[in-house]
Amino acid sequence: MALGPISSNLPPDAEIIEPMCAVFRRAIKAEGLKYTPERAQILDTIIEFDGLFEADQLLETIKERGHSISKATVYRTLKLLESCGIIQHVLFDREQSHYQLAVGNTGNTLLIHADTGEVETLQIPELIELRDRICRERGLKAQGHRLQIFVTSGK
Amino acid sequence: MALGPISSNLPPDAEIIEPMCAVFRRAIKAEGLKYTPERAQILDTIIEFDGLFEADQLLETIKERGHSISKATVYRTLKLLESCGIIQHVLFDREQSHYQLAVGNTGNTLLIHADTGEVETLQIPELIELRDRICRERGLKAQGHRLQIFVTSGK
DNA sequence: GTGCGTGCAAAGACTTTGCACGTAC
DNA sequence: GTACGTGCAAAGTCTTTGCACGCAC
Repeated sequence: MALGPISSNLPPDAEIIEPMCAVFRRAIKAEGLKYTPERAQILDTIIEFDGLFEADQLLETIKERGHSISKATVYRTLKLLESCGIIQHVLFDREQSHYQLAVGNTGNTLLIHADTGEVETLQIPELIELRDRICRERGLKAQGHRLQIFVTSGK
Repeated sequence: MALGPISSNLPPDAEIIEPMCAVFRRAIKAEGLKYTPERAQILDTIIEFDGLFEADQLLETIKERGHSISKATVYRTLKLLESCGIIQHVLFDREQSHYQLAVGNTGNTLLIHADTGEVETLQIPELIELRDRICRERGLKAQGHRLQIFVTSGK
């Protein structure tokens, strides 16, 4: 599946982005890790993406800006960011891993247009309720979720 | 584990399995393709799995039964089965693709235990309604979905 | 100064492909 | 008899790892 244009109605706004870097910095320090220029650059770029992205694309964008970070570092940093809860790993096809900023802890929903390959991001509050109810009934606690809805236009 | 309005599921029962093979056979013929012993064996094995499985595991099981089907054929058949709507491709981690029988066209929900790695399959009728409403509001038509909920036990 | 981080290239894991032979129809 | 299917091994993708050098703290 060739993914087309990715539109998002989840523009992370200032009040969310701002702390993002701080959270990362704090998380990193807490682990005795270092806040390197590479890590900062990667997070900055991700924030500007404003939606879904792929490791590949991240690497490309960084390169276009004249910076140079190795593939290995990008992957290592993505894992780190994920473990800090700053980004989420999203999988909807076999071809490639996608990531996106984790806005809050609310999980996310993707509307994937089966025909065009276009992907939209949504937040569905009812889904959280539904999810939590399901877990509660089983004595479980939801840590997060991913919902992918495959759609076709028209009809 | 029968809880409230949520029917836990996926032991595919006879009334579902039975037509499965017929559907496959018909779909295959319709495309001018052939119903080979390899394809039959693969579908049979999948049906017995009674839930989620990996390509790897499928290959292994077939081998244990004294049959021998190549990796390539397994992957090719999985794609075929997916395009016939008989199985669904499920992704919840990067490590490996998972597949499961597509029971109806209702999509599926996985409860993934973040701590133990255990995975349960559910059917959530309300989710279908929610999904369809969301699509309807946007002039779209849902073709299917996948929901993955990450949980931890206890509270 | 001491780890942790980085880049590079090689290694890995899963999946796909090319090709010649085999077989369902 | 004619496609289509299969097995094998090689090729591809994306991602991870090992290692020596470099830098944040």
